[in-house]
Amino acid sequence: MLNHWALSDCEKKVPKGKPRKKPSTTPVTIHDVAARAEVAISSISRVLSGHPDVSERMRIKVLRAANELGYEPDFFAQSLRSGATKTIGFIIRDISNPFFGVIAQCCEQELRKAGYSMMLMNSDGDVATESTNIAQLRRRKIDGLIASLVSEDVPELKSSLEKLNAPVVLLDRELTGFNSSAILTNHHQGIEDATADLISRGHSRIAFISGSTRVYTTRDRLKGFKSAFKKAEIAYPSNLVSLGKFDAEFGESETKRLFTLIDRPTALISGGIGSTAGAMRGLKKLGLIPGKDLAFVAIDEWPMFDVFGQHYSSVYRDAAMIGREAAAALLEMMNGGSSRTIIVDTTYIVRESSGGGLKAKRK
Amino acid sequence: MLNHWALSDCEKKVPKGKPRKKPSTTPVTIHDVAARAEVAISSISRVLSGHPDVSERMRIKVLRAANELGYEPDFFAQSLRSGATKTIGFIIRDISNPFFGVIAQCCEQELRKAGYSMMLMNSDGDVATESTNIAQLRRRKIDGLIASLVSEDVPELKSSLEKLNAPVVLLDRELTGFNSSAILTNHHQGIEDATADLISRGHSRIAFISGSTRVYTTRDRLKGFKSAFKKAEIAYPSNLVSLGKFDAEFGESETKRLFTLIDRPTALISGGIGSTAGAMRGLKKLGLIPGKDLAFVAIDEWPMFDVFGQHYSSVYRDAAMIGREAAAALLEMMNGGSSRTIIVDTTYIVRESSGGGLKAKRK
DNA sequence: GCATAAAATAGAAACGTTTCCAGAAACGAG
DNA sequence: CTCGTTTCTGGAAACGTTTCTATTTTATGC
Repeated sequence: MLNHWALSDCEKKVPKGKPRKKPSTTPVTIHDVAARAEVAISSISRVLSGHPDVSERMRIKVLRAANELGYEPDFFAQSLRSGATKTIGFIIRDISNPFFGVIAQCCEQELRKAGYSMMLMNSDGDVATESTNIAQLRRRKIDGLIASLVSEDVPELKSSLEKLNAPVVLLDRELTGFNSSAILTNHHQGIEDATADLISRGHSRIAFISGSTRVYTTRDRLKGFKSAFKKAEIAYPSNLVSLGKFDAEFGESETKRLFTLIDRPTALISGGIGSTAGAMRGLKKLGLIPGKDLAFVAIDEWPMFDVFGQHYSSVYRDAAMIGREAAAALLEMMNGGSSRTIIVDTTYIVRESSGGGLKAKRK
Repeated sequence: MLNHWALSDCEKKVPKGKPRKKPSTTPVTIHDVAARAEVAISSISRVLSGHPDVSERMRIKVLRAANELGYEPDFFAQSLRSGATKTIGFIIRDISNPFFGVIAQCCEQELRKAGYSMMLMNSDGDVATESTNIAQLRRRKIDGLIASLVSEDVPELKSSLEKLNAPVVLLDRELTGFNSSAILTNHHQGIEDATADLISRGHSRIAFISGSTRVYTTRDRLKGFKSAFKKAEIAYPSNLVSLGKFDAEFGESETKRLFTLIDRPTALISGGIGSTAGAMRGLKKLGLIPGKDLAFVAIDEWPMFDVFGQHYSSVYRDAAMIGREAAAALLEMMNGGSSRTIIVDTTYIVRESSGGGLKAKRK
């Protein structure tokens, strides 16, 4: 609601009566406007902030003076006094991950439309950094926070989020006992479909690599994985499940480990773009080709997937939608609305890489 | 230099003498600390900001009081008074582009270490949005700006950047007559090498697709492209050069257009990840395979290139280094140093896709 | 011990807003 | 015409710092 008064022609004239200190940059304050319009500064503030108790005559006088002077209210003075900062914090584990990039982009677009700016902080998957970031955002009195947290069970996490005194939207995280909105993904459905498909093709030794079970993401994926085995009444291959970190290093080393077991898996589902990148590297080094030497399903698609991932099966989810929904949920809360939980669907998309693995099984 | 006093045990005791309004959040101000330490508020400020004229006795008294109360200076009051905001603006055309994502990530890391926070703004390749973003950052009195601008010749651009009154680092842009640091890429070297290689393999009808010539990036790339032809004393195929936008749509439509010409090109160099994505799509739809039906060189590598782009030749540059250098240059300027121009190298990396195109030439 | 300089401290004035409060117009109703 | 009620406006007090200036204390040289 700031700066919404009509700008006609900004003459940018320095007021004559009161010479200000520095005529260089933007020395025009509310006092200058008040002097020019010959009214009190409180009236300037009222007009510009859209206060109802303002006469039409006053409105015109003030608006004209403000425009003539090219007045812009000082952001920090406003925030100091009013408490609102029109800033929202965005904490993410890794902005270089294109999946998060898309989320951030869409979020920023929506928030900008609503007059908010976005403060971006990477936590690099590190709990300590994340905690510093939260503290930093608290000092900056953000109006709201959107976060993809590193872990859900950090001791002081909830209290530090509460101290923010601002609405919070969590991305793919469940924090019980803390009032926040959440954009969750229905991972289990897509994973279950994928796993079931692999089972129906004859696989039983299916490897599964994803991040830490300390976040909803992994737990929900695992749920889908297990569920498919249960429904098929096949023993669940717990020794082929490797859950630890979302990064490529983990994905690569675990892929190498699992696929050099004596009784190696015939299929692989790997979770998160980082994980998948690692898995692909591992497979490449082992000389194993997805769709031929093993069946393979990637969780999440990466940029240019249509060109470079065209024969890879995937469990797909819409990053742009997640970003938009997060922004919408936060805006609603900041406008006094209540928190909500939104669940975004995933879809198992079958492509060539779902084949293979079986004929080479007993070589 | 803020908040660097040692925190031992924050007892978080509300001062007894002066009951503050809200005992809920963080009502502890510099006055409370002054009252507890029984000194003037100016002394608190001096101690905490590391002013030299402070006795050891005072230092200890103040630090103890501050820690006992868990005092944190109000960010907005500080900024209002001092003018410094410890905030740097980051304007980028498209954060969902992983190349920019990496730059942003590395920047943020470096800036965070130095105590700065990053305000991220997307301009979506739109000049008007970019201009709004700059205005927004001016209101927020950023201490510095890192920007990848949409275009270099926007009328009011220079003046709006000057009005920021803060050091600016430009990414791959040349703005003559405006004092700023710049992280440029030596595109022409890599492109020239790539073009020369293609020429030496017998190509002469080499297509070239990249963004607008209104930015340094494209001009420097074109320079390398032309230079290779000149050195080889071959006519430069101006009708096969298509420069317009960096996005995938442009890349795709131009690829389709160029490769359906009667005398179609035998090779393609496409610039920027967006462009390349489009080009790849176009080629795929035309049923042309890089490395076979045409020789192909991509400018910039994308995530997981080692796995999914393994047979694509590229003109490579180090995004992480660009990010780090940008941060370093900005920090230097903010500390009173002068502006500088850094040139990051590119390397032509030959892979399989540089082959092909010729045998199918006269079918 | 005394003048002089230097160091340390307190007090108050900014910084540029918003918002509270009280008073002044404007407006009907009696 | 007066009285109460609204509507509007001006003045001043916050908001929580930093920084300037003046004053007090301490150190230094003779």
